[in-house]
Amino acid sequence: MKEPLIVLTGPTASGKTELSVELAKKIGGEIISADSIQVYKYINVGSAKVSYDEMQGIPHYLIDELYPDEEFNICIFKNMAKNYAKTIRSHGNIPIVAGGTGFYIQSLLYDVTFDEEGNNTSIRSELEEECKKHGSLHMHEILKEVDLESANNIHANNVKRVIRAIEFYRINGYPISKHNETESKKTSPYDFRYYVLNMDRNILYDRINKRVDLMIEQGLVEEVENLLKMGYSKDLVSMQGIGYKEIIQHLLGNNTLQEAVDNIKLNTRHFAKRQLTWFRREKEVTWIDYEKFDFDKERVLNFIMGNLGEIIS
RNA sequence: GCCCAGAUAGCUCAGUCGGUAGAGCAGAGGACUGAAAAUCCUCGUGUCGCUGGUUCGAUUCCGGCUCUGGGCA
Repeated sequence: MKEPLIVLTGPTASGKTELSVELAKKIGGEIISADSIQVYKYINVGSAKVSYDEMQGIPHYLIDELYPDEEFNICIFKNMAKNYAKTIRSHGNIPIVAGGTGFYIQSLLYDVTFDEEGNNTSIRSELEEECKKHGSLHMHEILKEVDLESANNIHANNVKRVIRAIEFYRINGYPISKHNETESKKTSPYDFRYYVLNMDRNILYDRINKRVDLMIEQGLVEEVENLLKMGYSKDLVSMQGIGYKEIIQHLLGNNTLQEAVDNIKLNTRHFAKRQLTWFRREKEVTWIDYEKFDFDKERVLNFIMGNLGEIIS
């Protein structure tokens, strides 16, 4: 008997947060955040994190779980999220995965495993050094020798992924393309429903632009200043989130506030577009177009309730 | 009113020594299996302001007009 699990996602600013809380209230759910930035404490305004009030008493996991200088990645996410799903089931409740990081959602949904010894960072930094010296084409050549399939698949300019593929080979002794092949064949251990919120692109972009303005009103600049004061460096992954890296540039005097704001809007729009590309590729997804529900949250909820069927009984 | 400089893709601009044009950005599509709010790939036809003239042929040269900057009165 597979365990039930609900995924509620969509591009940034599509209204996931509010809807996930409403759904949790209706079906007896608890929420697991699938968001690579909202795990961090103090990263609030710019990440559009749920506030305590907005949670309305619904337990949220993987929110405010780490300090901004702690490491977080898909492997950590998957293991923690998997455990939280079990915890929620032990409460007799239903796990609702809400958040916009499609890669993370996938890893949980299909229980993708990652190599155990992958924490070996010395290999990676060695490879990065080598790349600096000899260039990305050289690295791509190295990859060709150990994993031709990956080399054919990964563009030479995509340095991060080329290096990761070589690293995987050196650690595990077999190509990452083989690993990907077996992992991608896995079927989900969950009886899941995967909902993606969507709307007309222009409306979404408009919502994004307005939300960024709101973040500034809510004190994003002050939040970033405080993070820097607390000693969190601009190079941290948490400080490279959209909204943070641009404001940091402004605080360094590299651009005006207006330019920083425009950059945040632009980067957020690009991000939303990439998220949609990811979700389109996912199979077994139920798309929820707001237009079809006249942007009425109650109607969306009713649709989901009706669609859940036996998994909540 | 006069002088000068512009007017070309949604925006900023390049260019065509006369043979109907191309970059960046925006926008669109895609990839992604331990950085993923990251990283990377692909996609460029538009009355070349309007209108006459010269020419086989004008977005390009010449005239006029309109508009926009700047300057002089």
